[in-house]
Amino acid sequence: MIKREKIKNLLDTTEFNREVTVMGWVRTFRNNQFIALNDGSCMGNVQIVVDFNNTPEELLKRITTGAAIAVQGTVVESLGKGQKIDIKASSIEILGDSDPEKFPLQPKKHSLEFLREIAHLRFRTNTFNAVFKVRHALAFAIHQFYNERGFVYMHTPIITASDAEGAGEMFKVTTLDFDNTPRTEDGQVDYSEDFFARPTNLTVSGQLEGELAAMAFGQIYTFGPTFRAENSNTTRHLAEFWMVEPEVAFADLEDNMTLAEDMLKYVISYALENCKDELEFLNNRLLEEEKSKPQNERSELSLLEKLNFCLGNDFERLTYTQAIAILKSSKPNQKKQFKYLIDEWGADLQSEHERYLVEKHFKKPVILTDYPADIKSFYMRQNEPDEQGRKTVAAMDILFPGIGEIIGGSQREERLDKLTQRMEDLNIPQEELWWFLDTRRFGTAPHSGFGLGFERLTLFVTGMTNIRDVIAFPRFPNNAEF
RNA sequence: UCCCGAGUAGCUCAGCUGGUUAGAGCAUCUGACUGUUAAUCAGAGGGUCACUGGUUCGAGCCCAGUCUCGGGAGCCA
Repeated sequence: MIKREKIKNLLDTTEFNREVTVMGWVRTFRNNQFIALNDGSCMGNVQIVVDFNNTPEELLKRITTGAAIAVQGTVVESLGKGQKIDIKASSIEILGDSDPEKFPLQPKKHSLEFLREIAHLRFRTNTFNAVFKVRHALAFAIHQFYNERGFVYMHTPIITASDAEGAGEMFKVTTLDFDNTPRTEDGQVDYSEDFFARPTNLTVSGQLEGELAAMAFGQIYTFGPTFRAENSNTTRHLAEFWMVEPEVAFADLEDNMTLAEDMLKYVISYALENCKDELEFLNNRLLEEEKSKPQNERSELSLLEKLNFCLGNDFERLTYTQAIAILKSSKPNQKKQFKYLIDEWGADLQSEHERYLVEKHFKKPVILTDYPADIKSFYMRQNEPDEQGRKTVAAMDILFPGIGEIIGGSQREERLDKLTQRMEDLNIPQEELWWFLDTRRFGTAPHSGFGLGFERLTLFVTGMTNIRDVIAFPRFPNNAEF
C-alpha cells in the first residue's frame, strides 16, 4: 500500500505545499466540499477540501459518514477558522462504503448508553478514542513502573483448580457434555472424566500463585484478566476485568502502602504527560456534562484538577478503628442520615461510609488499614489483639473518590501455624492448597501484596462514571455480546 | 439479587384527565446554495408506542406478568 501520512503528524506540520496521502474514516462531509477525516492516530480530524465541480457526482455521493477513504492531495494553509491546515484533494478513493441509512453514528452527541449497544463502533468517537488511549497509557505505565523497580512480570494461570480462594463465585471450566454428564455411583458429577480430571474454574485472582513466585524472585507482579461470576449490576463491577497484583517478599504493610501509592501516582502522572489532548478532551466533556446538573451535584474539582490534586497530596492513612471513631461522631451518623448507622466496632463499612470518609471528611484518597479479622480473608496477617482483645489483620484498602475501593491488599500471614489455624476455622481445605502452604514450610518470610482493579483506575483517570465504558467489550450478567 | 426510574421514528425526546389521522429537533433522501465548522434554506420519506395478556365502547396512557436499559444497594478489584 502507498505510504500514508498520519493525521496526528499532519495537524501540526509547518511544511506546506507538499503532496501527501492520508487514509481514514469520514466523520462529516460538509457543504459538498469539506471532509473531516479521522484515522485514529489522534482525536483531531484533518480537513480535506474537495473541488466538487471537478469531482464525479458518483464519487461525491459515496463520501458519507463512516466511509473509509484514501486521499491524495497538497498540504495547504487553511482559509477557514477552525483549523490550521487543509489538504486540497487531487484524488479520492473510496476504500469502504458506509451506507448512511444504516450507519448508526451521526455527527452529533450520542448517549453513552446508546454507544454501549454499538461497542464495536464506539471506538470511532472522540470520547472512546480518548478513553482507550488513556487506558493504553495506563497499562504501559504500569509495566514501566514495575520494570524500573526490578519486578518480574508473571503470567499466572487463567484456569485454576482451587476454589478455596474465597474471592467470590467462579466460572466453571469444563469439557463435559451437559446433555450426557458422566456420574459416579452415588450420582455426583464424575469430574475424573473431565478434561483436567478435576473441577476447574476461571481465576478470581493470581495472588496465591503470585506469592509462590515472590518467594523466589523477591518482587513480582501479575497483570491479567480476572473472572468473577457474581451477579453484580453496578457501575464498578465486571464479570471479566483486568487486575494488577504485585507481591513483594520482605515487605510489611507499610511498604505495601507505599508501593501502592507510588504506583498510582506514577501511572497517573504518566497519563497526564502522555495523554494531554485526551485528558483535556475528557476534562471538557465532563465540564459540559456538569453544566446540566444542579449546583450541589457538581464536583468541586475538574478532572485535571482532581488528578493533579491526587499527585500533590499524600494519601490519608488510618486504621479501621480510627475510621470507625470518625464515622461514629460524624454528622450523618449523629443525624441518622446513614442508612446503616455506625454503632459497634466490627461491622463492615458500607459504601456510604467510605464515600463520607473520602469525599467529605478527608477529600482525598484514603488508605484504610487493620480491619477486623472476621471480615477479611484467611491469608491476611494476624495482628496482635489490641488492649480490648479485638482481633485485626494487616489489611489495607485504598479508597478513591467516586470509585470506592480501587486497591485491596494485605501483608500475608507467613506463620504456618497461624495460617493453618485460620484455614481450619474458616473450613478452607488445606490439602488442596498444599503448594501454597509449602511456601510457609520452606523458607517462609514476611511478604505483602495487593490487587489493583485496572478498570477502576481507568475510570478515575478518564473521569468516566460507568466501568462498562472503559473496557472495550464489557462482560456482565446477561451480556457477552461482541 | 434487592430498591427506585425508564422503554414512543436511526438518535435525543414531547405526547394533557383514556377519545379523531401519534409529534418535534437532529439524522436520512430530493432540490437549492457553495470556504463550511453539529453548514444553511425548502420539501419528502420514516412508527409492531419493548413484549404478552387483561380492563374498557375505546389503551402510547390504566392493571398484571416478562424482557431490556439506567441510577442506587449488596458482593468486591
